[in-house]
Amino acid sequence: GAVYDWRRQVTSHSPEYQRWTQWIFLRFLEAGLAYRRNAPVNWCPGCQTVLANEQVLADGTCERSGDLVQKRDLEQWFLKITDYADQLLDDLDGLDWPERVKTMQRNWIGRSEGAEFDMVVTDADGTPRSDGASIRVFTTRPDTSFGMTYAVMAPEHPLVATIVTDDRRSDVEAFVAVAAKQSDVERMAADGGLDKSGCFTGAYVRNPFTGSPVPLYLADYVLMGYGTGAIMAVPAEDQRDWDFATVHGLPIVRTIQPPEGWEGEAYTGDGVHINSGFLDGLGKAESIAAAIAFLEGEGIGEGKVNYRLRDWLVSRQRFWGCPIPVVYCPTDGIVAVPDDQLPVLAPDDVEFLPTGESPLRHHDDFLHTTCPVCGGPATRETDTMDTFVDSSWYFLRYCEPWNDSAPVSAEAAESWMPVDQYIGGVEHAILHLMYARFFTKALADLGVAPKELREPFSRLFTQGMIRLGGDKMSKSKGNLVAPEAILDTDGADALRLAHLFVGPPQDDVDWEGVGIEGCSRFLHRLWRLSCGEVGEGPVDREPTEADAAVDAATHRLIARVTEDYERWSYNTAVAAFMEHTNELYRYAQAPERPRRETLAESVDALLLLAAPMAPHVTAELWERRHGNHVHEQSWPVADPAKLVVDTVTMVVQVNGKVRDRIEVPAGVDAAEAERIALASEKVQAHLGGNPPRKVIARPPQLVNLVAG
RNA sequence: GCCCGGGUGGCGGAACUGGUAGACGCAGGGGGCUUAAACCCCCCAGCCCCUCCGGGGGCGUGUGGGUUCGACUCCCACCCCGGGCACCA
Repeated sequence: GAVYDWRRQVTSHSPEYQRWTQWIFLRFLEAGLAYRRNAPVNWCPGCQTVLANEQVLADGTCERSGDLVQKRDLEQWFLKITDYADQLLDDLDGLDWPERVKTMQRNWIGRSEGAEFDMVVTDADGTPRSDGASIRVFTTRPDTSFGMTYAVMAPEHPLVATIVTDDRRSDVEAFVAVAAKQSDVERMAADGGLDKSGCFTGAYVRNPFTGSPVPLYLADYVLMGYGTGAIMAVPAEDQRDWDFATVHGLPIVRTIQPPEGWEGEAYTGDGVHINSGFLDGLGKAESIAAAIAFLEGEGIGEGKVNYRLRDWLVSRQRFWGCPIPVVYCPTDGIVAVPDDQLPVLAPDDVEFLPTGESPLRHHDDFLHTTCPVCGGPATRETDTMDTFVDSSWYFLRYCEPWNDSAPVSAEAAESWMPVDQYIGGVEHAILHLMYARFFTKALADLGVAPKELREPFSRLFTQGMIRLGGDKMSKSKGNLVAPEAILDTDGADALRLAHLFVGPPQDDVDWEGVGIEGCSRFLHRLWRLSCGEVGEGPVDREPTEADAAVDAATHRLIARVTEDYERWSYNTAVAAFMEHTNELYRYAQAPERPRRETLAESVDALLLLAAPMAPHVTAELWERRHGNHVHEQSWPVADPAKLVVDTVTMVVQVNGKVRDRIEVPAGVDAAEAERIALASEKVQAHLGGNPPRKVIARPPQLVNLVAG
C-alpha cells in the first residue's frame, strides 16, 4: 500500500549510478577532498575489510559483524570530511532535528579550542640537544602552562627513538613494545583510573613559560591519533595528569586558586591565576588569550582548534561496492580514470573467498590495464568504496535520476532540495546523517549542487526500531518476520494498523507487542458497519437527540484524528477509530434504529480519516458506497459549531479528592459552579456539614473545596 | 565519569498547557448466539479492604522529600533500564 514514484527509482549498484558515484569521487580527488595515505586503520577480521571510525562501536566491535576490531597499518583512501568540521558543527543549529541526534554529532565532531606550541628537547640541566629536536604539544589550557611539571608523548610518537637517552633506551623500547601489542580496547580498559602506566625517556623539554626543563615521559594515556600525540602535563588542573603525577612521584603546582573549601584533586574550574608569572591575578579566559599571545610573540606556537572527527576511510576490501576509479602507473603514479571511461565496473566472474584483500585483485583482466596518461602497463585500484558513499548522495539523484550528463542538475536540485522531512533510525545519527551532510556541502562547493544548498535534510524524524528477542530486527542480523503469512491471514491494512497502533513511532517496540488481532477485528467491524450488516438497518427521520449526539461525535472524531495526524500520534488516531466504531455499533444496534443520513455521514468520515492508514479496505468500502475513489476525496473538515458542547461533566473535589461528578451547562460561571458543587449530598457528607474554608472554581470542569 | 532518553494495571500503551490516572487494544472473567466449538454480539475488569449487594472507604504513575487548593505532569536528591561519548589533553 505504499506509494512510490517509480520513475525515480534509483539502484546504487547499477552501472548508471556507479558512474556518477565514481564521477563524484574524481571531483573530490581533483579538489583534494579524496586522498590516499598510509595510516593505522580499523580492521574487522570477520568482514575481512577495513572500517571507518564511525563503524566501530564504543566497545571496539564492528557495527556489522560484532567482531573485535583490530588496528592495521594500511595504505587506504580517505575523504577529507575534517575540512568541513566547523560547518558540520555550526550548521546543526539551524536544523529541525531531534536534539539527541544533534548532540551526538556535536560530540562526534568534538571541537576543542586551545593552543599548539613547540618545546625544545634538553638534558636535565636545560641544555638543548645538539640536533635541535623539539616536540609540539596541543592544549586547551595554555593558561595553566606555568603549572607544567612534566610532559608526555604517546608511545607511537615518531620522535621517541631519537629523543630517548641511552640509559633509558631498553626500558623505553620494552614499554613501547607492550603498548604496541595492546588493542585500543585493552589500552583503555584502565578506564581513566589511577594505574597510569608510563616510562621516563631520560629527556627533558623546556617549558617556554618558565624557561625550566621538565621530564619527558611516555604514557599510553596520550593517544597518537589526537592533537600532536604529545601533551604538556599540568597535574594541578587536569585529573589525568594528577593521577599520573601521583603514581610517578612528580611535583604538583597549582596555578589557579581553587575556591574556598576545595577538597578535590585537580581543579579545572575558573579562578585567579597564581604561581603564573605574567598571568598572576587574571581569570581563565583572559589568561588563555594572554598565553596564546605570548606563544605567538615568541614565534613558537599559536591558537589552534582540534577535532575528534577523523577523515573518512572509504576503502573496502570487498567485491561489492563501487570500484574506486583510479589506476596506478609506474611512471605517472596515481592516475584518475577519465570521465568518459566511467563507470569502472567490477567483473562478475570473481572468486569471493575472504582473504583480506579485495577479490578484484585476483582478477587479472580487471587488475591489469593501461595508464590513461602514458599508455603503458598499469594496475587498477582493486578496493571498492564503502557503501555509505552511495547513500551519501542518492537523495540528489532522486531529483533527476534520468540525467545522463551529471549526477543531478543544479536546477533539479534547486527545485526539490532540501528534503523537507527525512525519516530514519537513530542508528544513522553519526554515520549516514553525517556523511550525507558532508557530501551535500562538498557538492555545493564544487558546483554540482546549488551553492546555497548547505544541508540535505531540513527536518528529521527518528523512528524507533522493531526488536525481536531483544535484538534489533535487521537485514544484516537476519532476525526478520516475513510479512507474507500475515498478508494472507489478516491483510496488509491490519499489519499497517498494528504497527501504527503499537505505540509512538519514535519508540522502539518488541515484535511481541505488535498485536494484529485487535486491528484485524477493528477492520472487520468497520467492514460490517460500512456494508450495513450491523443492526436492523437505518431509517429516515428528523434528527433526534441521540442522532445529534452521534453527529457531534463524528465531528469531534474529525477534529481529533486530524490533530493526531499532525502531531505524529498515530496510535491515538487508531484508538479514536476504534472508539468511534464501537459507538456506531451501539448506535446501529439500538432499538430505535439509526438515522440513515447520520450513520452514513459518520461512516464516511471514518473511512476518509482511516484511508491513509488502511488504504485497501477503505478504498474497497468507499467504492462500494460511492462508486469512486476514497484517495481522491478531500479531507473531512470538522464543523466548529458541532464541536461546541452544551453540558460538561464537572468534577467536584474535597481537599483534592474527587467526590462527585455533576453534569453542568458548559457556560456555567464560578458562583453557579460553586453553588451546584455545594448542593451535592456526597460533597456535603465529606465536608461534614461545615462550610468550606476555601473554594477553587475552574468552571466548567472542576470545583475543589478545601474543608475547614 | 559526563550527556541524552525513559520508568504508569498481567502486557502494549493513553492522559497535548498542573485539573476525572489507566482511553484504545491484547490477554483474562461473565453472559448471549450455536447441537458443540470457533467466529460474532453484549457486559465486567488498577490493587486492597468493608458491604445490609445499593454501594462505601483506603492506596496507587521507580524511591524519598518539596512546591501547590490540586502533581504521571513542576523542583531537589536518589535507584533502575536503554542509548551516546569517554585517558580527546
